[in-house]
Amino acid sequence: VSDDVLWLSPEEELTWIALIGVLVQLPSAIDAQLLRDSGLTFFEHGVLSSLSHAGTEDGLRMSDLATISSSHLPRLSQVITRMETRGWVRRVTDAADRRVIRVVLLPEGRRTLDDAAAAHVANVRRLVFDHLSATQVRQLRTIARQITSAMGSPSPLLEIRKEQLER
Amino acid sequence: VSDDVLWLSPEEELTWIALIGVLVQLPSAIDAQLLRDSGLTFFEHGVLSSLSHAGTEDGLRMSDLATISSSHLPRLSQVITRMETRGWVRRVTDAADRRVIRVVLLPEGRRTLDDAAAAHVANVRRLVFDHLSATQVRQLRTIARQITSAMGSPSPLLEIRKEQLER
DNA sequence: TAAGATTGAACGCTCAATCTTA
DNA sequence: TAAGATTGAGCGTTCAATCTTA
Repeated sequence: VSDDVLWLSPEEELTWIALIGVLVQLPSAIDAQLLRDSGLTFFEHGVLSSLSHAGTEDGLRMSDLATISSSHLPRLSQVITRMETRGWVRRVTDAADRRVIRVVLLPEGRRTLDDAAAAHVANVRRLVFDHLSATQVRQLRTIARQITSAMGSPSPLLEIRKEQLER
Repeated sequence: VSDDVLWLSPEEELTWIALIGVLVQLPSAIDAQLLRDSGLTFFEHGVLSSLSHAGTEDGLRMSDLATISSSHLPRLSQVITRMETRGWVRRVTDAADRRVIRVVLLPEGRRTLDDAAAAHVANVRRLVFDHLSATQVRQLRTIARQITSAMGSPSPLLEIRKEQLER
């Protein structure tokens, strides 16, 4: 067969095609707005956001931050270096275990995140939630969780964030 | 406020967090399998797949292929160059309008796509459809279409493909 | 003058190799 | 010997500038 997705049912294939559209276009659209309005990558935004939700003054370990960001240490290390030169975060060697580096959010980083917030949220709303009913929002959450929970270890901080919101 | 997504409702924010997980992790997982097993990018796979569904011997115009791939000409041009050196596709100058380049799928490209098919489909199934009910598959399709149809012009070939399947 | 496509430089990501501390 | 983190080379993407034909 020359059709690569013939072995999905027609129902499934149509869904897969529609999903690819979201996977490809939505991140670009989010990235573009953040970059244009705030000089911030979607990924960098996620890092700042994670740090801001950490709920501790000690920051987060590089390896934890990597897990939370669904990324790996080499990538994170380079990104943190960039963010450090911009004065958004600081690297601190952990006193207890000197192999560990903690990343701390600096006031300038928090300010960047805050300044980006309004336009970012407006964009997410415009791109996603404006087009979904309350029921669909619930459906999408369930579906997304079922997909990701099978893929990898759920990130620790995500769980914290969920608890914060579900309370 | 320091919380960038405070202006979504808790319902929406939880959904957004879950969706980010899919947006970040799913493309990586698809890419990784294709690259490992077939030396193919998700994007390259999409290009080959689009060409194979074109239903014509004349191939597709670069600009159409760019639209279909949710991409832009500079990126596509570089990717096509790579694929040309691998013997997967060929560039043909359009006789009617010599500004236009048509990209034609070569037998070797079709073979690559075919060889990649089984493992790719198995992976998509394992990552996505194994975890969803038939109802959820339908829900996801509707949701994905609502999101993308608001984002940009729907790609022409996608519409063709939908017609082929919905018939 | 505009449409279609390509080029080259700058930038970000990936991954294996390396460094440091436990 | 292993865990945490960084580095550097190779590769892909982005975007403005450029080239070619209409």
